Amino acid sequence: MNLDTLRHSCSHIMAYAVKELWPDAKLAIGPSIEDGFYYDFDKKTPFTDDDLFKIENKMREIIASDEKFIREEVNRDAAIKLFRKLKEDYKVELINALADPKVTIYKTGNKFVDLCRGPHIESALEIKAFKLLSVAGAYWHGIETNPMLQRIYGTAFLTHKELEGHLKNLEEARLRDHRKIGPALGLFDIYHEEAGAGLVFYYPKGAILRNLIEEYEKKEHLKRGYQMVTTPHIMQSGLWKKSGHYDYYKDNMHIFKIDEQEYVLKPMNCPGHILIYKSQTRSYKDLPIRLFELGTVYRHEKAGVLHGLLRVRGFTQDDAHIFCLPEQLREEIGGVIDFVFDTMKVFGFYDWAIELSTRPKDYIGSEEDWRRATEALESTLKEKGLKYDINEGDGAFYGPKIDIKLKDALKRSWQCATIQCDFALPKRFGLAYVDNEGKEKQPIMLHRVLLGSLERFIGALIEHYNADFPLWLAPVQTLIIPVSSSVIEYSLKVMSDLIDAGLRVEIDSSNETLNKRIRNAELNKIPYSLVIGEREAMAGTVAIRKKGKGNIGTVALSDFIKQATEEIKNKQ
RNA sequence: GCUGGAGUAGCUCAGUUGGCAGAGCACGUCCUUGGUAAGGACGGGGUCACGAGUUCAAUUCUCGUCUCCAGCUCCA
Repeated sequence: MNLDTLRHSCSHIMAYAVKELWPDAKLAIGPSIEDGFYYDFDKKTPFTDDDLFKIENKMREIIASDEKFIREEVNRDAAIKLFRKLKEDYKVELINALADPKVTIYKTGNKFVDLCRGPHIESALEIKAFKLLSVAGAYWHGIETNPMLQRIYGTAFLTHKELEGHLKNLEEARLRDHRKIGPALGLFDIYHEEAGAGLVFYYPKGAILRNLIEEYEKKEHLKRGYQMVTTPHIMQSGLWKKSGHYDYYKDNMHIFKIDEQEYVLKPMNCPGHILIYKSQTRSYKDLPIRLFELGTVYRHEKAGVLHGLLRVRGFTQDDAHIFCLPEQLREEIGGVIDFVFDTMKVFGFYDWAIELSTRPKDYIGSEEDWRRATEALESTLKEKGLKYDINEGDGAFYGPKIDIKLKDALKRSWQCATIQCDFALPKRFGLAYVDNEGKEKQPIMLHRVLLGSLERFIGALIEHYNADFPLWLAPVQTLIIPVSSSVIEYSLKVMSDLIDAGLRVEIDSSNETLNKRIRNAELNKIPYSLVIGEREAMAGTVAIRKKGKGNIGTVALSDFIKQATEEIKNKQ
């Protein structure tokens, strides 16, 4: 049996149950989705959690009564008449939008009828394992100005075992939620009420993690021919008017005045890099020029969209702009794609999905430029033999883009890298280089980020690893646990040797039992604990305890240092 | 921004049908000097998110604001 069909049928049974319980509720749509299904209803009073139980019970009754799904083809006018009689206004609207003279309807038993293309299962009895999960608001047709409906989400599987597995996965995802474990492990927090929503504070351990990521990126960018720059956090609004951002995103920008002159807190790094490009006459021999900045930007995101580290109001992008000749374009795009993949692997991500987003409804620049830009991105993807989906109309206002979404350990996707091809801003800002005949030409500009926002990437990293970071990224790599105060001296010597070897190390000589301190080390997700007692002090050794693995043996201190530094070097 | 739910100690949560605010963990002091996942005793800690209103009395009821959660819309 097809899982989508089962879920779709399950959504019909849910709608059937809702109509039985609340005959006045109007039906909107109810498709199957990636992990289940939903159905949208227009109902005056809100559904409560209690109502979900009632609906589930009613669904079980319907399923037990072995109701059959019956497909019928009817004339449009007859269908309109039918749904008008049932007072299903939304269904009437849907049929009116259909072009075919015939429409299909599905009856479930002799009480419930729905406009539906199908297919469906034969009998409700085939539904063995389902669960309703949540209620939320959703706009009719997904359009913000339309009335808001109530959406009930649910899921269904072929077997109870699979359903249990799915619910367990949801629970696992909840347990490793970065919003929970981040503050708990002393990585970061967001002081919503005092400092403001969507603004991140990195604690010492989180700052170490962030700095490690930044250091890796700086080194790697310099290696690959990028030049680092730094640009101001505030710039006059004229720049943003010229770039077009002012027109498109004014409501999401922080605009204020200094001495009667309007300024903008930067929401993007591009204009800054453009000014640096324009600072001197560029020759074709200078290109490509790759300007890189860990650029902190602020955007006035709507209150309802903020979410942990994933959507914040102040964040830092690993942002670069590449100014190149037309004939260099594909190679530059290819270079960025390679750079993205190499970086992802270093941080433990080996699975991703690629999307090519094309021209949106609102855009700047000529259609010809858009065609060339899209072609450049697409042909590079093809050249590299990469699979991708087209995301029609989802490009930036100034150019098409390639998005690379990471898949984490729980198969969830995270938007991080993006590569955007832009002919429009170079034109608007009058960017130029002098070609080999001494003539001024316009360079092409690539906007790109690898990790995207450091905040979001760190959120993804925390959930991907469940904060069990590889040794090179662990904020505290080694914890020394002296068995008793008599071995403090040797323990401090071990600590200073480890620090000298470049390891991040802490000592726990608190007045707690050995067991308690080991437990704390485990809960704090410290990769290695070194238990040191009289035996070790006498022999100049350390007893190594690996997180999650327990005691893995006693070795000479120098051997542990060698082994750990090797592990760090290899970024294992 | 929209729909619905929620906000009690640093954290996880009880509780008050309107009448002195509770536990566990964490924190502090003391005892305990422990060999691989929670030793013991005592103690400090609260504008019950914030601001108004009703009331003899509001953490509790009403209204407003802020913030969070599940989604929707948006994401340069």
